[in-house]
Amino acid sequence: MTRELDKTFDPAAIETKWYAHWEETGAFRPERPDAEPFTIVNPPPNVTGSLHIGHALDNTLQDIVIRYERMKGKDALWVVGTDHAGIATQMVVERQMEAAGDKRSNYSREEFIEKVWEWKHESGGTITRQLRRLGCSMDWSREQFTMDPHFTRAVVKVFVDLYNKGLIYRDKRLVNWDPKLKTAISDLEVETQNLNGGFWHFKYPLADGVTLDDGRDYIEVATTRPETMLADMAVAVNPEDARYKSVVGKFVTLPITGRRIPIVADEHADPELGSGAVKITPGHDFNDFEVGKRAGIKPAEMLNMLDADANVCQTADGLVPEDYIGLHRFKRDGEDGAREKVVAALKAEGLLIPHAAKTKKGEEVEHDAEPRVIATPFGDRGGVVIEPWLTDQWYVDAEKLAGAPIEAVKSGEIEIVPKTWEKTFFNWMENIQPWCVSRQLWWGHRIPAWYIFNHITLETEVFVTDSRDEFETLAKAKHPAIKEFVYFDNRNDALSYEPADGNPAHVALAYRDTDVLDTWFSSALWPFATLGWPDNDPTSARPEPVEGLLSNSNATQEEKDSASTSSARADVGVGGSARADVGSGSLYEKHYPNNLLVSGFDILFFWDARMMMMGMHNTGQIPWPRLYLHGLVRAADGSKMSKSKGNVVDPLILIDKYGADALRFFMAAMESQGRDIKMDESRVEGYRNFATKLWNATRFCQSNGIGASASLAAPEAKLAANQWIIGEVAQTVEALDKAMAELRFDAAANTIYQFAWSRFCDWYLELTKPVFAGDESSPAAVETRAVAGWALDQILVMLHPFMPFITEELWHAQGTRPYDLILAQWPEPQASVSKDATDAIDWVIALTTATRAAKNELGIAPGAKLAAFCPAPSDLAKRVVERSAAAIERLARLTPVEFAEAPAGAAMQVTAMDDVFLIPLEGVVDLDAEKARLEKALAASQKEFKSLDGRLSNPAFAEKAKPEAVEKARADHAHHAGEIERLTAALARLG
RNA sequence: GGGCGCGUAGCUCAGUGGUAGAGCACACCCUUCACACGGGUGGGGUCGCAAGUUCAAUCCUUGCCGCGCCCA
Repeated sequence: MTRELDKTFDPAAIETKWYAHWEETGAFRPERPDAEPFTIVNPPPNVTGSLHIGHALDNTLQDIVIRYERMKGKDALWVVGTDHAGIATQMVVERQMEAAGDKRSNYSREEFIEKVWEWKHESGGTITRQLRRLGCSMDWSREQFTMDPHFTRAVVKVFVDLYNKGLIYRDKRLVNWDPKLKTAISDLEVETQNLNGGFWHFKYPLADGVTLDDGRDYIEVATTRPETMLADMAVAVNPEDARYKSVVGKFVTLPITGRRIPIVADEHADPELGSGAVKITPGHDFNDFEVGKRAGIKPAEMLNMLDADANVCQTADGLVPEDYIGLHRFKRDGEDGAREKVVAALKAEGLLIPHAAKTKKGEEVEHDAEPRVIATPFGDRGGVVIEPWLTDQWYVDAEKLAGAPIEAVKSGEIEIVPKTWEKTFFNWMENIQPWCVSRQLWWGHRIPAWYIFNHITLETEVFVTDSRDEFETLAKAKHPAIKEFVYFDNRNDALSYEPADGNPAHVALAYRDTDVLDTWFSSALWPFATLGWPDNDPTSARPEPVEGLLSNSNATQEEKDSASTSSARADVGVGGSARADVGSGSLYEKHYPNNLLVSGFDILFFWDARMMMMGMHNTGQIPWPRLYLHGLVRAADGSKMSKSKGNVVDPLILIDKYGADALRFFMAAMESQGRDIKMDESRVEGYRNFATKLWNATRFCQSNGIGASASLAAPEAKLAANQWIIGEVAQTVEALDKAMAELRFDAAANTIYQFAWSRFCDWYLELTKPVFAGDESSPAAVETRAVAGWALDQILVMLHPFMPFITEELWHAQGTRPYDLILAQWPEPQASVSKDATDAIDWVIALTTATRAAKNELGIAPGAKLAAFCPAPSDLAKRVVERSAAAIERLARLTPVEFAEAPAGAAMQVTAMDDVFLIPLEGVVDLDAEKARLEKALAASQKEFKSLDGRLSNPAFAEKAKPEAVEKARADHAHHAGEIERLTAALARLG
């Protein structure tokens, strides 16, 4: 029996109910040990994150795919979890401390990390709750975190392996230093902005009485960063530059510091730019670093003049005047910095070459600096100007790892959808830079490197290995004299260690590397580390239980486990919690490679490419054969959504307002490949209306005794309308399958939308009304109820991946079901439908539409029932009128329809396909209006006819065009000729 | 500067070498027994501009104009 539905559809009421039900019953991961696997890993959102519109898009698309594949019977696994977001999380916790008048440095590293974990347990689950509201059918039973113990094991193993293969190394070079967060960041985390700045020109006096060929006793250099001159180590000129050839190898006495620095020849100096001479600060500029190395300066010798906060510090040669020490690099909070002071000092010494400019009035004026737009690097998290800074960091040799992914994409082993992104991918991968993976943070995967510090030679030796015990073993093996280790927190502590009785030779001073790894380093392992790699032993592959529930469900972890696994599970785990999938020990084998990755194009390099590199290197296999990249969701005006602009659309508010189903459908319908999505709330509203339409269609069905269908196959059908709708279902499934295979989410959404509304509701249900108006136990009524119930079920199934909540609700409202819709079987089109039936319905639709249009244009009440005469009916017309008179009466409101000449007098003419109907309108109709209507139609037909005639009479067309194009043109030509004849005759009749 | 993409109805967007579509908006009609978050009908586009290829171009090629993104 059907369950009566409320008159109004309230999304909120059903969403929480069904989500909880699915999760409690383990419907997101039904046990299908023998089924073909289908796997997606969710791009792990930051644990600090909350759901924004981009997540809504990304996860909706994935959920559509996973629900679709699940309904196709696969062992569908959608891996979910969060990443530990090193910088972001540490910032959140530090900010909280700040607000409480506390700070990180009040705590030890261990204490601080403990506090971060506390925060994570209390507040880290926001986004996972929100993903549930969107209806995402992820496997929460094995939710992952990039700092889970098993994940850490994977990270350490990868680091150690790469190190041992020489693919990770420690190097002293310039890094992108964020002086606010006081950590190195990778080149990808740097965002360049164009700022208005200055270009200052200085005179650097030549030393030892040397002069240029033109007699000048100074060399002119220009810079956008005057403060760095405190650490200048050379002046470079182009070797081919005739102006400076004589002074190469001579020296300059640097102003302020008095440092004596050489003039070197280097291609980097462009004779065309400025004076052709450039100041070289190898410790603070990426280009200068290379010039410096070429000039024979070793990185260790390069002068550094800034501390971690980007305040001036003393250089190794001690030449920076005391009053500069401690100044910020440049003006900050209204206070002048080193830049301003340097410029003032040089100006005072007459060493500043002013910039001459003209005002609008043409007056000559002088400025200290030439105005210039400067491409300035900013840290994407900290938001301050990045400082190139000379430090020791860990690097991944990305170039070596990039080879295999490049090949995989070239060969098609990995398909990037849409294909246009391949070029961008290759461009980046082929020019990839070493990846700086160390971060000066406390929160994250600590680098598995131990150092032994020799307090006599002041040298350190590094051991990279997976544990402290292993380190000691390795160290002792290498240095048999070592009997004992004394551990320190960091290098400085080891350096200043002075035991009263001296340090005996058998004691090694040791410390572990204080840095942690870039969060993306661990994210790069997501496709396989989440599946238990590298622990081959299935019991040790088990994720540790997540302490503190991240879920908003009241079910405990144990309950959820038992819901999602019944028999095939491990008995006991580390920590006593049995988990889904672990028992088989084959999760990794079965689900890696994954089948698909869905991500925004904005993380193609950050994440997707790195997963390819890490996946292929560590597992020898691609992470997934297909990568789908979608665009950004933009504000309604096309601008990027950002908190600072205040134009952020909150998906949860949209869900409150229109329901999750409507939001999801919007995302799918708007997702054409390769274009960003502009937010359009009226469209979300439109899809809410679609949901309501479906709700009401179901209510109609119920009121006519139409309930759940018992058969997967289409019921037997004799009636044309029933055969027709069965055929339409088959076509819809086919189109939907094609769209899904191509990941055309928009096409898929539109296909089911059009079918449900424009076919099923607008025509099929209308066609059933005359049947139900008659004897409800007639064979026709019985058949129609069966077919209608079946067709509605097919709609619910096909729509479910897009609108899971309302479809599940209606599925159950339609009757008692053996299973939930989420686990129902996807339709398989196999109906053969007679052309007679489809022709008949097409004909009824044509007649109805034409009659309605004619009445509307002539101002005849739409409800008026009129008689119609068809003097020369086609066989089709005869058959349909005979069998479907009731439908014609109901829809076209024509009755009776007679196969006879119309009585003389005023009449309007309508055609259905090639059949002409005359509808007498004695006294009802405005003859002029009917004439105008016919003339308009005639003109349209004539225009088409003429165009086709012209084409057909061109011999080249018949000769060269494709036969089907010619055939179609001939058919259209004939049709329009007929129309012209009919319309002309009708006009003649009207006089 | 290099690369990628976009420009189609008032708006947001599909689309195809054979003469152009959807949703919303708009106009008119309809309190028809599922639904006004509805039903019906309709108006509206030299498919950015120009040239070329072709029997045929909104679609392919080139140039130009405008816009966006990425990289330097």
